[in-house]
Order: sequence, then structure tokens, then C-alpha cells
Amino acid sequence: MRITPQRSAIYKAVLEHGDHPTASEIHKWIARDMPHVSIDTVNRTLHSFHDMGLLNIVEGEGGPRRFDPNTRSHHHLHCDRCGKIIDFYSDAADNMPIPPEVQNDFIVERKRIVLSGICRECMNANDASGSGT
Amino acid sequence: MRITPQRSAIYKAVLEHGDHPTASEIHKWIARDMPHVSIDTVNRTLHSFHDMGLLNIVEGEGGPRRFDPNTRSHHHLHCDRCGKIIDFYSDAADNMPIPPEVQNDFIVERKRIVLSGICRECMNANDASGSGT
DNA sequence: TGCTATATAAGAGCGTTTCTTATATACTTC
DNA sequence: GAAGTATATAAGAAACGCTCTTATATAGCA
Repeated sequence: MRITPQRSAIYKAVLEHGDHPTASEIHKWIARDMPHVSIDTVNRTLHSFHDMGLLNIVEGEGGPRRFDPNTRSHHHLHCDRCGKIIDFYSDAADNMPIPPEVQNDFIVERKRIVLSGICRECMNANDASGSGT
Repeated sequence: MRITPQRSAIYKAVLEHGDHPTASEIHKWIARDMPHVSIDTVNRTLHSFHDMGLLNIVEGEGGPRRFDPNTRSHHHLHCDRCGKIIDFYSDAADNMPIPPEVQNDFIVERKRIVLSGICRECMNANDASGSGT
């Protein structure tokens, strides 16, 4: 695979952006330096990176695809309020036994735990607005 | 919420369909009996059911939204080949400890394990085509 | 330098989801 | 039972994300 200015910029943007960006967010992000990169190039490049194992596509309940440059084994917290996705690490999760009936009927290649709920910032936002005695 | 013929048909279709259908699949499914139901009604109704906790939206890596009427605590197998999603149950998964640093910064309301790999049918399809000595 | 393979930009096209508006239906009140 | 009110639906338009097509540009190679 050729290294082009666009691809460097896209990969750098995914790393810098941090919060599991969408193709559209990457597109806007790199527009500061390279205003002529098309959204199609961003999408195609992210897809190529995914095929190469350079980044993951984050699980989600619809909405635009989000990308994740973290290649360590990790898991996700999804905030129901703000939509933020936070990485976390857990040996217990990584080593969790897989039920025998699953092992018989399925070759497991990846394991991901998804916890949904409310993140600290949304908790605090809630406290600030609703706690006056 | 009012019970209408459309809503009954849509809920019945989700239950009968079994394999985590999309709105479009539900739309086609009920068209046999009710050919004038619009895709918008199907989408809106599925969304309402989701808000009421009657069904879940399945986690996925893009593509159309898929719905799940199974309200028991369960987890999912995703086949990378055919895209099928299979429910499974696991006490180990349900009781898996949550890391303390997560508990401090996040209120966990739902827990879902997602295993990705190859399902039995795709395994067999592969054997059948590729095993002749 | 010329050739070939790969990459990109721009616009078109497609599928999914949502919005808008008019009509239809069920429930409530009198 | 009739009129009024709130909710639901159908149809089409629109928005959005993603992919495809085609022409152009670029890098690597002979």
C-alpha cells in the first residue's frame, strides 16, 4: 500500500482525534490542512486501514460508522446520554470463559464487552442542574 | 400507547422473523397481509417499541439497524461471513466483574458481550467447497 | 522517457432514516 | 350518539451516510 499525504493525514487524524471519530469528523478535521480531500477518500482509506487491521470499526446502534485506532485488546463504555465511547481494559473480560455450546457451533475470533450507561460528565451535568435543595 | 393493527403486525413480525430483522425486512414481511403499511410507520413503530423497552437495537458495525425482541439478558455472536447474529446465554458473562475504575466513572446499566467469528453453516460451506484431496 | 499500476477528486447513485403534511382513526366529553 | 381532541398513519420529500463510476493525477518501474 502506498503512503500518500492523504493517508498520512487521515491516520494521524484518527490518532489525534481520540474519541472514536466518524469519517465525516475526520474529513472536517483534516480539512484545516488539506481542504481538497474528498469524503470518499476518507471513507475508502479508513476502510483500507480496517482491512489491514490498523483500526477497528466500533460497534454501535445505527448512526454513522465510528473508527478506533486502539489495537490493544480492549472494551467499550457507551454513554446513553452524550453518545461518547470510552475504552477500558479488563483481564476478567479478556479471560471470560466462552460457553461450550457456543464453542461447538462457532469459531470465536474476537471478543468485545459493551457496557452502556451514563458517563461521569453526564452524571455531573445532571447533578448540577437537579440537586439544589 | 394505542394498539393499532399496524403495531400488532409489526411486533408479531419481529417475533416471528427470529433473525434480528431490519425495518425493511419487517416491512416486506408484513406486506403479505398489509400491503399498504409504509416503511416510515415500520421504522417509527420499531423506534417506539425500543423506547418502551419492548425490543433492543442490535449492536453492529454499520449497515441498517437491526432489532431484537429478546428481552432476557443475553449476548450475541456475529458471523463475519454471512452477517447472521445469534443469541447466546452465559451466567459467567452476566456475572462478570466490572473494573473498579469503570465503576467510579460510569453508571453501568446494560452489559453485552459480542463475539465475532464464523458460524457453523459458514464453516460447513467452507469445508464442502475446500476439502477435496 | 514512457509504461503500468495505484490513488484521488468530483459527481452521481443508492439505501436507510427522518421530516412534513394531509388524512384517518380511536378515545373523551357532553 | 355526536362533536371535539389527541394520536397514528400514508405518501412523498428530504437528509444523510456510504459506495460506485469516470476522468485525472501520481508513484514506481522498465
